[in-house]
Amino acid sequence: MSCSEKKDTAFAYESSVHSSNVLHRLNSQRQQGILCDVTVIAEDQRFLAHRTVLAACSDFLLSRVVQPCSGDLIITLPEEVTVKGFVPLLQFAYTSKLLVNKQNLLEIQECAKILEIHDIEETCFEFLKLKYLDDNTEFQDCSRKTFCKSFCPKSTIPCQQDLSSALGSNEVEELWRQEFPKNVKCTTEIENISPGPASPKKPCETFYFGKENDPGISSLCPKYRKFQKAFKSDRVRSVSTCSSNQDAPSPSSVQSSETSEHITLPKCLENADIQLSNTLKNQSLEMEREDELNPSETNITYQNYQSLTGPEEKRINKSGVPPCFPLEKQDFNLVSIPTAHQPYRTLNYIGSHGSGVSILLEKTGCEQNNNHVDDLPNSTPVTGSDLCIPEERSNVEREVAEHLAKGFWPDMYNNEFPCQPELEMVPTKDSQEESNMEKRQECPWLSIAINDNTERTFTTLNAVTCPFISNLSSEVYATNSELVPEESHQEKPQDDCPYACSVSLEEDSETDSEEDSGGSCSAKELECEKKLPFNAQKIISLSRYDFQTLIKRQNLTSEQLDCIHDIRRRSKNRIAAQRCRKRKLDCIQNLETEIEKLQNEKDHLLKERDQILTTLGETKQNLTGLCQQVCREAALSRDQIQILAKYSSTECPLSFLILEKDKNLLQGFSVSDCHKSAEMLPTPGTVRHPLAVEGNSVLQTLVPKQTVTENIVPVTDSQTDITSFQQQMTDLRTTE
DNA sequence: AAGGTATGTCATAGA
DNA sequence: TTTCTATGACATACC
Repeated sequence: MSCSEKKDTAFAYESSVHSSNVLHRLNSQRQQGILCDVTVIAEDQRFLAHRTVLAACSDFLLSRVVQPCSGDLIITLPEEVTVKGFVPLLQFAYTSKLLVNKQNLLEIQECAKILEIHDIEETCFEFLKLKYLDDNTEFQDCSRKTFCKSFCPKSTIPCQQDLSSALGSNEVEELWRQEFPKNVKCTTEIENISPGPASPKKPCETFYFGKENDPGISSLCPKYRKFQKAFKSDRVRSVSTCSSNQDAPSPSSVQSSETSEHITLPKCLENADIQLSNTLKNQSLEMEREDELNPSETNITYQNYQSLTGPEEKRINKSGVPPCFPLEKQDFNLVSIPTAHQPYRTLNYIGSHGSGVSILLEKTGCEQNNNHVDDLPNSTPVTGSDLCIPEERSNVEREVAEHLAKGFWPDMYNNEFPCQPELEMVPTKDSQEESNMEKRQECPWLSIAINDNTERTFTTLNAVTCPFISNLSSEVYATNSELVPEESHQEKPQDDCPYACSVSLEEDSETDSEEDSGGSCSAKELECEKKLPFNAQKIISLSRYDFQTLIKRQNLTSEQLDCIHDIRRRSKNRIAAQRCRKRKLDCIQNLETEIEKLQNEKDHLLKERDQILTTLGETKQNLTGLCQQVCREAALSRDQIQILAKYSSTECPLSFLILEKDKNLLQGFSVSDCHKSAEMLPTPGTVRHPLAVEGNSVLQTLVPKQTVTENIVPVTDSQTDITSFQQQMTDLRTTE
């Protein structure tokens, strides 16, 4: 929002609330007719509005408002644009919230099309239509309305005033009742909002304080614990004032105002999968801890968990990537909704680009996972500016993605046999789904990217195949993608199961590694693995609980058990070692940056020192000239000068005046002499600089205070000396 | 052949 | 107590 910079200190303040507040005020002004400069006529009703707002959201209206017009601008909308459809869109233009219900959905869609409001995803409408048509029960419970928000994803409750504007007050109340029939939390929040003008929720603002203005530096944060302390004091601090009081992990870049990322999940998601919530909580706590050590370590801000347990509202991200979709438990299960009727079947993790981490419902179809983002309007690929340190960021994002994956698909991610009835949320219904489920038994993205079967990367998640991270960042995974052989792409099933397993997984990670190690032990393990009723990858990818369950279910010999545990241990340790090494590299990179920074600082200080010495020399030269002038004008005799010099510093130019031979020196006193003098200053016992007598601040900055006070004889601190000096001068004059 | 690099594995500490 | 993770140390393969 604002950014002030002064030399090395940079402050960036980001307020996600600001834009929504501005819009809210604009909306209030519109309702009061303040500053309205256009009248829009829909059917027979007139609506005052602001040209700029309309133009900003609607291409159709933009084309109208830019036309030259004398006097008040009046836009008559086409007949097809009904009040019922236009009012929510007008609200949307001002509030970014789109109030959709079963009755107005089609009209809104039609009006949006006519008005060329592209910020509303067509797919959102399609999805909602299907929801309304296909799932009446669900609709009764949760899907009566959809609030589309985009500006402040943390604000989860639509303001009632907005609703009132779009609908009658009674209707609003009814809708609120329908929306949150029994949810106490929601009721409370509504009460907080309902009185008076819509009060935005507690601002969720993020402040970034950075000592460095260098995004690279600020984003470079070692995870390497040994060095964390060293960096702690010099790291970018990030303070989030979210209502949850959770410290937001800091941005990767102080310069970027779009570094804060939010994951917003609806309650229905939480209900559908508690594990997700717990996973997120754990991850968040972990990241908090990590952030305490490394304030700039991560740049993903977890939204307060209130949002996780928030109202069952349904929000669609205006930016084209729905941050939170009306997922119900049934929705969550990928087999519960027939393919043909389910436009969104899989969740996807989208790399952040300003709007942040988003959970995307991917279209059903045969699209490649790594392509689907491109299908979405406004889904801008991550650019380099967003990722100062891609590896670091990707690491965090990858971990988040991994956790999300675990949370979203516990059955396939952690479970050995997701098709088994006791673990199936909803029984599968058709054979195609069964085959898909079979493929989900493994996590193809949880593999090690292999380059030509020889090179390995640190990547434990395959960016190409993991639906969560496939779109994290083109840059982040560019390398990995390059490393992944083309065959891997081809091997990935191109069907509508984006996370269908890849046969290459175990071959890639396990077999290959075994081949690499090539030891007898590996051969034994391969032998052992052959005896096992499941493959090594399953052993690795299962959660602890599921793993235990699995081995309990099977009657395994002790040898088999040892083998299984060995495989699991080694595999996990292998991945841990990769992470560890990556952290080391990051740390080294950080240290190098730090060294460079300190070097620059040193150069700067040296230049400053030279400058000060130059000034000191000039000052001393001036003083010499003044001394000469005083002596000349006062016509002091040599004796008088001698007496004067006696009471002044040895380095005072007067000292030089007492000797003839010093006169030449005096005349030729140069700056370099001053430099020499200054360099001698710290020498104990020899420092008697004339400038120090007057407490020269410059000198005091050069010479430690103690040194100055101890070694420089003050001339005027003794009244006796002054009296003596005056007496001697008087005597001398009398004598003459 | 020697040295550097990448990676896997083991041992261990700590959570 | 068990499991997991991080990390130092070592071994091995490859360039």
